[in-house]
This record gives sequence, structure tokens and C-alpha cells, in this order.
Amino acid sequence: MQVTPELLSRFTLLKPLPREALEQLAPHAALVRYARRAVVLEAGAREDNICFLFEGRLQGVGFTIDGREVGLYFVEPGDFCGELALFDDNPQPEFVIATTAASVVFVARHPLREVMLQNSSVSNIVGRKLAERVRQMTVQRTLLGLSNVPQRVCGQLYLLINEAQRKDDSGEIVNPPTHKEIAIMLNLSRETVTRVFQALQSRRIIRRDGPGRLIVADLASLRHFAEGEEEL
Amino acid sequence: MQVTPELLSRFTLLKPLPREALEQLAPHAALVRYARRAVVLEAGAREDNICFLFEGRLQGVGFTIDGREVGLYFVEPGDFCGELALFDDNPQPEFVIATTAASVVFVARHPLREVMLQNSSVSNIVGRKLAERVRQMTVQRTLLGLSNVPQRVCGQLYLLINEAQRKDDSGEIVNPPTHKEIAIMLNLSRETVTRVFQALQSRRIIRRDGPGRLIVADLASLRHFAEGEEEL
DNA sequence: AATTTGACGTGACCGGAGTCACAATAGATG
DNA sequence: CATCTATTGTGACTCCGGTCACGTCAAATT
Repeated sequence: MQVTPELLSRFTLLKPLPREALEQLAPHAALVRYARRAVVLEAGAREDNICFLFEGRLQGVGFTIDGREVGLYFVEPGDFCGELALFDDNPQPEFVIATTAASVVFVARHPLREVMLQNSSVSNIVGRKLAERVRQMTVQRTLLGLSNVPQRVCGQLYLLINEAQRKDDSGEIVNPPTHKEIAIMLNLSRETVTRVFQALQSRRIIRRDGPGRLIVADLASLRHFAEGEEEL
Repeated sequence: MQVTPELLSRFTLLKPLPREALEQLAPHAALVRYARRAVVLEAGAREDNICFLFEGRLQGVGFTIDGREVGLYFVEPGDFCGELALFDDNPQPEFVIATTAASVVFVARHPLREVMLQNSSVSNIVGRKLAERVRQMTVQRTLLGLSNVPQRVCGQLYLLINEAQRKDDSGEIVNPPTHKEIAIMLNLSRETVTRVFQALQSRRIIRRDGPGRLIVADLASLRHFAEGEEEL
């Protein structure tokens, strides 16, 4: 489906672009809809498009050689992914799949690369994004390095709160990942995550508030466990 | 110690720069020597310099909250690190320490950022580097996701060969990491790594050739184990 | 409404990796 | 050369998290 410059300007990355640049990009853009679980970007493929998420939610996942999944990050509406193709010709390192039905706008990488080189605001944003991603991966890597498993889970929960709202001594996670998804992110079994959740719930540290909402009632305790100062 | 433009031009990243740019950078550069184990870049610190390695070897390491180390990557002479400071003001995510005595050249980030924005070859290289690093981390992340531990070790060994020489059905790793270092990279205990090495040696898959040289005699078998097609 | 699917919960069992303790080298350092 | 330190090698024991095998429940699908 064809894409208008107006639609492109809805994305944070492209918003600051002058009208001409948007018109230059529009012919190289296409809107695609995906069903839940569909593969948006394929690992190992030389992608020729950058992917802007319009609505829905995407997740970057890797697959180990033996077939297990490894969750990496989420993409929210307005954001983009697959930006590595702007920098070199190597393949996309991980899969990006739709965790809900989603609409994405693909923009061809070469024209976008040109725009990026001309427009320092774009290269700044992409650069910052990449840098942020490295930091993100470093943190996630650190989490994986924790030998104490409940600690890993608490650490991940704590990270998830940072991204969402956070109040004084409590917080909430909207649309929390399922136990299985958390297990994948932390390289654990689903059952182990469930058990840690049970332990946290029985201590009134976390609490479900209907589907799609997880309340962290005792943020301080959660941090204690995450930092390993207290054993679960 | 003061740095000449000639010295700067010894680094791959800066080599393509015109003479004026190098002269512009030189006053903002300094040569520093570090002893083995010294901390070159500190995690959490807002670094104001990019670090170019002249001689020696550096390693990026993270520390978990409970004090365990997490090995990330190596920096070889001619290469650079700490480049995230070129993109934003956030702190350096991981430590960089000298695994051997090392000489590094620090270049202030703001002047270098200016040079980068003016000179597309520099921003290309830095961009590619960052992209490559994301890929690298993704692979490492995938390794960590392997549930079978000997498989992890084989996978890491296989990666290390890629970076070094590789022949038909054998390869070698020069200056191989110690068992402890590998254990840190893979989030394992040192003993486990030793045991896997023993198993590989008894099967004539790997072999030490004096200090600082590890021969992989049977690359195909190593790959089989790394890919989980065979249990160790 | 009936059925299927997927998320969550829980117990029992077991294997494998961590831990500890110690020995044997091998390199550095004086 | 003597000493110290780091690396490697090994056995024994323990425990924790994976696996399996269920059951429950809510939501999606027919």
C-alpha cells in the first residue's frame, strides 16, 4: 500500500525532516499489515528496508541453533527497527516478530541512508538509538550473568518498570510479558519464572491487576532482591 | 604525553582523514600507558574521550551487582573503544581494562564528534563498528542462551577461531583467553570450562601448542558440538 | 455453546553445573 | 635460584533449576 509524506511524519525519527525529504522517501515506502506471530524481519536476511511500527507491538527475538528462542527487546508504536541496514550490508542479526497484530511502514534503506547522511538530526537519532541499544544489551547481558536465578527475574522486572510508570515506592507494568516471554528473555524455564512470581506475590511485592496490568507494590523490596542483598 | 598527527594517522579510523583534521585533533589527544589489569575506561563514568589502542590488548568487561565479572569483547591494537560517547552523553556501559600492559591514545570526544560529522568516512566506520558490535553482542547473547553448557564452550571457541586464522579443517587461536576468562564470558565456573577442555583434548579436537597458542585440529567436530548435533 | 488454544500453577524427580578442597605446573618477580 | 602467584587439573558432594506430567482457568475460535 502506498504511503503519504504525512504518514511518514508521524514517526519520531522522520518528524523533523523537511517536506521535500519526506516526499523523496514516500515513493520508497510501503505499509504492510501483519497478523500476530507473523515474522516482520528475518534473521540472516539482507533486509533492504527499515521498519517503522505504526500500530501494534513487535519483539526482537533470536533463535539458538538448537531452536530455543531468546527474547531481546520490544518495539512500540512510533519507533523503528532494522536500522542496522543503514550502516552496512550485513544481515539482520535477529528476528522481529509481531506479538500483536501490527501495521508497519517499510522504508527502503538506500534512500533513507541518503537522507540520514544529509540530515544530521536523523543521524543523531539513529546514532543515539544504536548507542542506546548497545547499552540496553549490556544491561541485559549483565542480567544474564547473575548466577542467582530469582535475582535475574527481579532484575528483569525492575527494568520493565523503568520503562513504564514509576512512583515513589511502587510502580506498574502495563502489558507485562507473559511468564514464557520472561523466561525466554532470561534463559530460564517458564516454570521457574512462575515460581518466582508466586514467591513475590505471596510476599505482597507484586500483584496482578486484571489482565495486562502488573502492580509492583513494594518497589524497594524488589530492588533488594534484584541487587542480591536479600535471598528469595 | 603529547600526540603528533602522524601517530593519530596510524589508527584505521583516522587514517583517511585529511592532514588538517588530524592537526585539529592532535592537541586534544594524549598518550597514556597502562599496566596489566589497569582500568582504562570506567563503567558508569561519563567519559570525555574515545580510546584508541596503540599496543597491548584491552578487554571490555561488565560487573554484575553481586561482583561477578562478565567478559564482553576484546580490543586489539589499531582499534578503538568507548565510541558510544560520540553519540550521547550517557555513561560508558562497561569497564575496559588492560589484559596486558598497554598504550592507548585518548582523543577528546567533542572535537572528534565534529570531525565525524564533517567526514562521512569516519561516521561510516564508526557506524559500521557500532552495528558490528550489536551483531557481536547478539551472537554472544545467543551463545549464552544455549542450555547445553559444553555446547556453549564449543560455540565460543568456534567464534574465537573466526576472528583468527582458519584453514580447511583446522584452525588456531593465538593468545587464547584463559579458562577463567572464557568462564566469565560464558557465565560458567572455571572448573566447568577446564573439564570441557579436557574432554575436547582427549578427543584430539583441540591441542595446546606451547603457551599462547591453541590448535583446533578437528574444526568439523568442534562445529558439530557447537551446533548441538552431537552431545559432548 | 462447544471446543480449542494458550497462559498460569504445582508437585516430583533427576542430572548436571557450582562449590570446595587440594595438587600440580608454569610464569613472573625478586 | 628461590619464591610467589596465576593457571590448570580433578575428585566429591550438594543443590538448584530443568523436565515431565499434570490440573485449572480465561480467552479465542469454531
